[in-house]
Amino acid sequence: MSSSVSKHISPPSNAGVALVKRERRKEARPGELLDAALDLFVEKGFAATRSEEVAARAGVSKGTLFLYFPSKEELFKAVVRENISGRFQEWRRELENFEGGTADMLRYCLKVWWDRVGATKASGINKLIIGEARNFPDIAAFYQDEVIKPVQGLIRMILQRGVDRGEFHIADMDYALFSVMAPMIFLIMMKHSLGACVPQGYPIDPERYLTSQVDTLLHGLCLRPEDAPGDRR
Amino acid sequence: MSSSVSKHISPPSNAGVALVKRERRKEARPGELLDAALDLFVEKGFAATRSEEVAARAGVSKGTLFLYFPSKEELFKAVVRENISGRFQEWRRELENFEGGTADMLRYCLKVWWDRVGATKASGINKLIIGEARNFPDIAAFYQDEVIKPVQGLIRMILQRGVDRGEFHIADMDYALFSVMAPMIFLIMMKHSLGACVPQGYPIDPERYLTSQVDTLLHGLCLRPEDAPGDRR
Amino acid sequence: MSSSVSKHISPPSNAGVALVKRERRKEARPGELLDAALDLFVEKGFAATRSEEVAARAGVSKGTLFLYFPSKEELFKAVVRENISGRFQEWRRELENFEGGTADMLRYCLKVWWDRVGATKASGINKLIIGEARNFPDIAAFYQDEVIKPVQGLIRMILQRGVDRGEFHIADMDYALFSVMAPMIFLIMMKHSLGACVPQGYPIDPERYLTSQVDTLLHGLCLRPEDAPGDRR
Amino acid sequence: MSSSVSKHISPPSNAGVALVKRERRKEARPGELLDAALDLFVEKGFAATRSEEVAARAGVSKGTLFLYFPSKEELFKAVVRENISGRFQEWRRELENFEGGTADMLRYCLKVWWDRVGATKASGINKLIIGEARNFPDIAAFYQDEVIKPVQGLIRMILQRGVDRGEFHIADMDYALFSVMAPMIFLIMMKHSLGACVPQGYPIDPERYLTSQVDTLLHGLCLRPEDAPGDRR
DNA sequence: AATGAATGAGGGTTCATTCAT
DNA sequence: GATGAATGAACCCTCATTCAT
Repeated sequence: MSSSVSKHISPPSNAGVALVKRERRKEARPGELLDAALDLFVEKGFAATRSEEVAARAGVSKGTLFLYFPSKEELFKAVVRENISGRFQEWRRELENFEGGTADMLRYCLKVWWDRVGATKASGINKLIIGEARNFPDIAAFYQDEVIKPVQGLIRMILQRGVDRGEFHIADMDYALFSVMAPMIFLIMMKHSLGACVPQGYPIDPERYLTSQVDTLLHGLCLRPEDAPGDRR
Repeated sequence: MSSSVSKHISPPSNAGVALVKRERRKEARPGELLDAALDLFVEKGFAATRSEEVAARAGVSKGTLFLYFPSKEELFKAVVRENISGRFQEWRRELENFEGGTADMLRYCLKVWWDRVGATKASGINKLIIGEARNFPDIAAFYQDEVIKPVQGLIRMILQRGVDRGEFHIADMDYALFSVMAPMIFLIMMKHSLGACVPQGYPIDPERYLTSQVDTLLHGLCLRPEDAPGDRR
Repeated sequence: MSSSVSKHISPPSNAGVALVKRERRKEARPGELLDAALDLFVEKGFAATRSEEVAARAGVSKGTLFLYFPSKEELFKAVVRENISGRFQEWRRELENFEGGTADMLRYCLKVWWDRVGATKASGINKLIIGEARNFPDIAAFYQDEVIKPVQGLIRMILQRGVDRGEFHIADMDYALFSVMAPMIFLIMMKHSLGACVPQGYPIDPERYLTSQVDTLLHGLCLRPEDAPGDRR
Repeated sequence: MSSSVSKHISPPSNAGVALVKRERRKEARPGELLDAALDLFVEKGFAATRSEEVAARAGVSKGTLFLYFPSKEELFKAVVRENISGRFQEWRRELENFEGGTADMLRYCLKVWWDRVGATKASGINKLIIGEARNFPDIAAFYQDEVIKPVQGLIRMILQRGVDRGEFHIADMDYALFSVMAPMIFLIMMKHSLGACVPQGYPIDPERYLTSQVDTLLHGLCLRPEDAPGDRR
C-alpha cells in the first residue's frame, strides 16, 4: 500500500500532532459548549437561546451538541453545575487564616470574590439563576445548597469574628449577612442585566463600587453616633 | 342594532345590571390581561409564558388577548409601562415636604417604597426587567429613564439633604446611591426569584429586613469610629 | 508498517493465533452484521431499527457497518437475500424422491420446513417482509419470485401427486395451495409478532400445531361425508 | 356596519349551513384524521409515516393533527382502538341464534367477518399490529384482550356446537381454533401486504378463497377416510 | 366584541452517513 | 480495515397569530 510508505516518510511528530489535535478537541468540546451556552443563556435566558446557536458559537454543528448533552435542559443544568466552583473550601481556608482587622478581612473577602467570581463569566450564573429559578426549581435548590448557603456561612464567619473580637456591633446576624450579599447581587445585576444595556457601556467601576459599599457598610452614613438606635455607645 | 330593541323590552333592572357588568368587564379587560401577564412573566419569564395561559388566567380566550394587544411583545411592553407608576411626582412631593431628621426620612422613603411598590405585584417588574433586559434593550432603556433615574434622583435628593444639614458623611455620592438601592433589589430577588423556590418560603421579614439594612446603612457595623477611613472626625 | 516488525519479534504462535482470529473475524463480519440486522429488523421493523444498534450487536462500530453495506436500505436487502435459502433445489429433490403416501409426504414437507426454516432465525424474514413489503416493493417482488413462487410450486407438486395417485380430492388447486401456506404464515406470526408479546410466552407448540393442522387439512372437521359439497363419492 | 345588513338579507338557512359546516368539520376532524392515519400506518408502518402526511391526507395542516391527538403515538393507539369495533356482542348474538348445520354456521361466520371487517379498512389494523406489536407491547396486549380473545371465544363456541351436535370431530380444540383463524390472517396479509405489491393487483378472490378454505377445513383433502388417524370410523 | 379552530414557521432532537485518524 | 466524532437533513411537536363564525 502506498499509504504505508507515506507513513514512513511523514514526520512522526506530525501524526502525533494530528492525533493530539483530534483528541484535544474531543476533550475540549464539553467545555467549549458549556462556555458558549453560559454566554448565551446569560445574554438571552434559557428559553430564548436556541440550541443551534450554542453549537454555532462553540464552532460545531447542531447535532454535535447532543452528542455531549442529552437535551437543552441538561445542558442548562450542566452549565450551572460547571460554573459553581467547589472552591469554597480553599476560599474558606484563606479567610480562616486571615490575620488583621475584621474590617480589612471583609474588604479582602469581597476583593477575592470579585477577582475569582464576579469578574469572570461565572458571575453570569447568578443573573441566570435569578431569571430561571422559577422554571427550574431543582436547579434553584441545588444553587441554594451549593452556593448561597456556603457563601452565607463564610460571611457569617467573618461577621462573627468581628463581633467576637469586639470590632463589630451586629444586632441581627441573619440580616447582617444580607447587607454583605446585597452589593454582590447588585454588582452582578449591573454587569449582566441593566448595566449591559446602556449604550455607553459599563457605567460602574466594580472595585471602586465594592470599596465604597464596604466603607458604608462598616461606618454608615451618619456623622453623629447619637442617632444610632439601641444600646450603642 | 336590533339587539338594543330587545334590551328595552326585557326587565330594565336585569338588563341594566347585565349591561353595567358587561361594560365594566369590557373596560377592565386590558387591566385584567396586564395583571395576568405580569404574574406569568414574572413567574416564568417572557419566552416561557404562553399567550394562551395569559388569556386563560384573565378569563378570556386566546383571540381576545390579540384584540387588545397586537402581539406578545407589545403585551410585554404594556405590562412594563403599566407597572411603572408615574407616581414619582407625588412621592417626590411627599419627601420634599418631609420634616425631621434625614435618617428618618430615609427610613420613611424605604417604607413608602415597600408599601406602594415592593409589597405589591408591581415589584415583579424589577425581577422581570433584570431577566429580560438583554432581550428588550429598548424596554431596558425606557426603564432606565422612567424608573431607575427618577428613583436615583429621589435618593440623591435625600442623601444630599443629609449632607447639607450636616447629618451624613458621604464620600462618593454616585456610589452611595447604590447602597440604598442594593437592598431594594435584593429584597425583590428574594421575593420573586430564589426566595420563591425554597419550599418552606424564604424566612425573611421585609419590614424587619429594611429596618435592619437602613440601620446598618446609617451607622455601619464598626464599633470604633477610629477605623473609619478618610477625614471623619 | 513498523508494527509488522514488532510482530516478527513477538512469539510466532501468538501472532499466528491473533492473525488467524482476526482474519476469520474479518470474513465473518458481513454474516455477523446480517444476523444482527435480521434480529433487529424482525423485532422492531426497518425504520425503528438504528444502524448503530445493528453494529453494536454485531460487535463492531457504526462506521464498520457502512464499510460492508453502502446504506441501511442495502443492508435490509442483503438481509432478505441472505435469509432466502437457495435450498429449494435440495428440498425439491428430497420431495421428488419421497416414497409413500402423499399425506405423509405433506407431513414430512411441513416438518422439514419447520426444522430448516420455521424454527430458525430465517423465519423472521417472513414477518419482516409482511411488515415492510409496502415500503420495499422491489424486495416484495423479489420475495414473491424467489420464495413464494418456489414454495407454491413445491406444494403444488405434492398436492398434484396426491390427486394423480387418487389420494386427494382437490376442487381448486390454486386455492388449495393457500390452505397449506396459511398455517405456516400463522405460526410465524405467532412466533415473531403477537405471540412474542404476551408475557408468559405464547402457549403454542409448533410441532403439535403443525401436526394438528395437517390432520385437519387432510381429513376435515366433519364426521359425515354426506355434508361434503360437490361430486365427492 | 354593512355586515349587519347582509346578515339580515342573507337567508337564515345559509348562516345555519355555515355554522353547521364549521361544527360538522370540527366533529368530523378526529374521524378524518384517524382514517388518514389508518391508511398510512397500514401502508408504511408507524415509524415511516410522517405526521404531516397524515394531516395532509386528512386535508388539514400539521398543527391541526396535534390539536386532536397529543402525539403520534397516541394517534396510533387511537387508530387501533377506533378500528376495533366492540361489535362482538352483536356478532355473537347473531351466531347464538343461528339455526342450521354447524358447517353452514362456520361458512356464515367467515362471510360475516369478511363483509364487516375483512373487506373494510379496519382489516388493515391486523397487518399493522403484526408489524408493530413488538414496538407497542401495551397495544399488543390490548389487542389480545379486545380482539383475539373474543374472536377465539366465538369460534370456539361454533366448533363446540359442532362437536355437541355430533357434526364435528375435533381432537384438539385449542389448535382447531387456529385452523379457522389462519385463513383470516392469510387473507389480510394478502390484501395489505404482499398481495398489495404485485403490480397486476389483487390476485385472490376473497369470497372464493374463504369458501374454498372452509370446504377444505370441513372435509379435508383426503378421499379415503381410512387414512384418518385416531379413532375416526 | 369574543371565540377557538386552524395555521405554519420555528426549534429541539434523532440518526444515517461521512471522513479524519 | 476499523473507529467514532461530526454532520445536517428530516421529523416531531409547540405556540404566536389569524380569521371565519
